[in-house]
Amino acid sequence: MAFEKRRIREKENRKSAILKAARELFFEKGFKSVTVESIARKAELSKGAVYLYFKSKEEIYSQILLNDIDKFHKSVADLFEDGGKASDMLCRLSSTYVDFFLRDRELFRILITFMLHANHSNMPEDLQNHIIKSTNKTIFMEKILQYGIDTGEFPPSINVRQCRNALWGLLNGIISLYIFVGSEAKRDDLIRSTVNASLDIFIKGLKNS
Amino acid sequence: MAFEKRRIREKENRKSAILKAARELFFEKGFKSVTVESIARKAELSKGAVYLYFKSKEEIYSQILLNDIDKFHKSVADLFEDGGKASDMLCRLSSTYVDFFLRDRELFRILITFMLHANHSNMPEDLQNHIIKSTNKTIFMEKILQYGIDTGEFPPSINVRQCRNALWGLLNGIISLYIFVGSEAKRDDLIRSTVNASLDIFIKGLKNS
DNA sequence: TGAACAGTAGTCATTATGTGACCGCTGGTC
DNA sequence: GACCAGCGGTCACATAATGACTACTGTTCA
Repeated sequence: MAFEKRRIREKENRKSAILKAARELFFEKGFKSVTVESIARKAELSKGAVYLYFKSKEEIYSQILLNDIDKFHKSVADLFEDGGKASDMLCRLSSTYVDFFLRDRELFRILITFMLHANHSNMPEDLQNHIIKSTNKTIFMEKILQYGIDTGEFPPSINVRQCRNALWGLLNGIISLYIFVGSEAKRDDLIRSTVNASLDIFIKGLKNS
Repeated sequence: MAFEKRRIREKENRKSAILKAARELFFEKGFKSVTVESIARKAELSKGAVYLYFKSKEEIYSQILLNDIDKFHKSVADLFEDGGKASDMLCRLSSTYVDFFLRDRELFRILITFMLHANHSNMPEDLQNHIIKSTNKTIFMEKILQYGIDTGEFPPSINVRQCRNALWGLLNGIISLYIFVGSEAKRDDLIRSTVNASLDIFIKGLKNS
């Protein structure tokens, strides 16, 4: 039937209306202090209707996160496609990473928590799997480093795996130092400039090792 | 409640989806050969749903017509606002009129039928009233003629009422001569050029009477 | 320490909206 | 004038949406 199509379309629209509303609320207030009722209201629906589209508050949340993680991966992949010098790529990757988490603080908290704790019992299955896959994608960093070696920008003596971990550590460490404290605008700039400066130093070091 | 708003909005959207579908079908095939089922399909709904929004096929039809008539009146009113010479206004009014009916042939048929027959028994009440009001609106034509007299373009000796009827007759007569015969593109041009030529002649006559 | 309470995730009976098989009428055919 | 095809309109049923309600959790305070 012709309206089968329309129905599917409308269902998807409802679903994304809920996700959109939830997204704004979650990233403003965090998971816990957002009520399902408030999501429903923002999406101009009743609470009951929300449960027609998602089976729990957590599911809504994880769908948003999955989506965001994918977006991040896509922009990182693009970055690699764009080419250029390896050191520039590292800078751009870092900026992308920082900006990504400045927009989605909650996600950063989740990912860091995920890395720090083995206990993910109350996190939906598919989100766990997705995050695991996602952390594997630090492989991009390795690729860039290898590319730097291949193009003669970095000496071949560097330990790629080690450098990768150092860089992720540096990024995550700086972000987590500042991300949940102080006033928003100033803090964001602080994070960005600290990351940039550290990265410069690190890259200089790399080139001379 | 917040979703009350959304519901109303969606109801209106459904209604206009039905009207849009119906409009295309009616003006392509005419009232009789369009089935409610086909309207429903085009609007991606079931027939039953159509009857949730309209109480009959006729109601759908007349809502479309009412809407179109209003649009026409609005564009005529605008035309008067725009100002200029009375003879130019007459030309523009005529063009608007012709183009309007070339787009909505069915409507022309209805209005002419309405004027020719007193029996409107199977026409919805509000459509009848609207059409009656609408025919009163030939007053625009009178206004333009009077304006022509006031600005000295037409001699004050002309009989405004008579001229108005002559002009409406001229327009309707020419349109009805051609509108339901021959191939579309050629015929439309034929109508337009015939109307323009006749109008030129009529206006020349007016100025010299 | 545990009784009373506040707040919220999730449920479910009720209502609103949408579907399509069906009915009856009409106009055409033979 | 018997038969039939086709369509407007209806209605029993199906799907979607609502919000009062339940059960649970964490907090307060005697």
